[in-house]
Amino acid sequence: MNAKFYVTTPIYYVNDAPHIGHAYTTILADVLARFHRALGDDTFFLTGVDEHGQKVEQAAQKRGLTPQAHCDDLAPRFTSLWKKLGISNDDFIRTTQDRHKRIVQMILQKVYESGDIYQKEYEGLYSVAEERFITEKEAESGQFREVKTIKEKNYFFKMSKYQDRLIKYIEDHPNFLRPDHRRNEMLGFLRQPLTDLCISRPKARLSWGIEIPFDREYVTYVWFDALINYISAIGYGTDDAKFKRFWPGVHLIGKDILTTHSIYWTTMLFSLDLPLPETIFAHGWWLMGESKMSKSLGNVVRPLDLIEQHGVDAVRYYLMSEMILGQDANFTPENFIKRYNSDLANDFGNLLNRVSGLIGKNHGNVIPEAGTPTEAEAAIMAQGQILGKNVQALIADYKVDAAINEVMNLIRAVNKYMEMQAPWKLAKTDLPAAGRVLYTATEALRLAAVLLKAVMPDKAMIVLEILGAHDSGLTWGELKSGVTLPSFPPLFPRIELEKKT
RNA sequence: CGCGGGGUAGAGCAGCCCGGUAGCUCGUCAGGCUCAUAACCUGAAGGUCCUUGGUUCAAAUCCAAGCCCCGCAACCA
Repeated sequence: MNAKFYVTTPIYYVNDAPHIGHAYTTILADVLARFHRALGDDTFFLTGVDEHGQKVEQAAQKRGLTPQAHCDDLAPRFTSLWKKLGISNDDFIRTTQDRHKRIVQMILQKVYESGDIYQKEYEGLYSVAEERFITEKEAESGQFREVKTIKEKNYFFKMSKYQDRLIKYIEDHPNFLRPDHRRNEMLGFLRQPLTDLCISRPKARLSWGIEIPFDREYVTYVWFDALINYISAIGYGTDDAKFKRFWPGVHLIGKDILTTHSIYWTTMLFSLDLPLPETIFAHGWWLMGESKMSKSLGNVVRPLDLIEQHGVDAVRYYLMSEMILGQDANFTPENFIKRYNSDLANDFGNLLNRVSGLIGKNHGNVIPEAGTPTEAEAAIMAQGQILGKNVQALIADYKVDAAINEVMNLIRAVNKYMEMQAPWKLAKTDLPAAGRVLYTATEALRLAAVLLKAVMPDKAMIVLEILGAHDSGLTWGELKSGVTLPSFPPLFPRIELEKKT
């Protein structure tokens, strides 16, 4: 029986156009989803956008649009980018959709009736300029103008009630919060008493949100709204069968929203009496050179520029192989080019080229017979045979970079093997032996392509089609002898470095 | 003394849990090959494994103290 796999990205806030960070998380989710689909798992991949809240309202105002019109304009920027990035999401949720709003209101009502929401007067420091409450520390920093103490009635969610249960849950489930250091971070955070979460905003202050069903004077706080997307999209409250089929799932998030997910969301789920997510995985950030990517520094990388220059798959490959999941990574154009050239052009693409060239020259363009393996073939075969299992295990453990490296190790080994066996020499004295070498090398390439399908869907498929093996699997030897190879342009043309001026 | 993570060749990382010749990718240098996208292969140079002290026959690995960097610290993607 196959397992199920439900993976989500955060729903992205639509106050600005998507950047490399959004693209990264989404590609990561896509790669995992594609891997699991290939394994035959019942897979569901959700992404979407978060459209309520103050910043959206303000961004709309600036453009002279209604918030809804602003959202309708921005949401397609995400969907069209995902299309260009080859994202295979099964659904795309927008929090302004009725299907979502209805469920959020239903949940608010339910939690209210269960007694986990109460009203209280809240007093705190409020920055009129920023239109939000700030902490004392922030006030001391002097970065906020027009700070004053205001009192306001608001609704609160009894997060504190679930603190002990949450601590115990995290301690008992080592795979719940990952990587480990984030888990420790949250356990440390939970050592201090939790306060309850303010989940309302008076309409006078913010109107762009989901109305609280039991008090029309308020809308709900964006996080209480947004987090629910993970279950509203898969049928919570409307399609029980679907919901039970996929929940709980894996949430991929950036480290910036760890607290909201591991504390707010989980306590909400406790209150709803639902199982907690299987895993919340917080990945790191892409740093641009030495500094964090930020609009004010003008170093925001737009994924589209890269795709246009080097192709989607190269970008996907770079992002997936360069970042060790959970740690920050450095994004520089030099780095990108280095990795592209060394892994994709020199190792992978060039191997395909030399192998197909030799098959063309000495074997009439037809994939030769496998022959009887010698020790040299046996070594490559052995590596190839366990590769699938190794990669699967690494993917299951969210070690995408290591999984990719495992595949590249086979390619490197085959380049070595080619050098040792020298089929271009062998062909002159022992044509079947040369054929045996080329079959082995080609089969390794096929296997690598099958495993890289999740990361580079287009390029991997091109390779498989060239080899006449588009629907082949992970078993060594599936490559068919006798297939005629078409001619094809270099798979990954080298990027020539422009000289710096 | 808030909590947590980390400091290993020029760069990025693995090894540390379960002590025993310090490894991978990129870069540099030399050589080889010439099937290939000036690519591929081999070899070399390059390390006080942050510091100090301890345990041990033996420490990057365990213990202690210190120095430095980075996250988190509540309503803020």
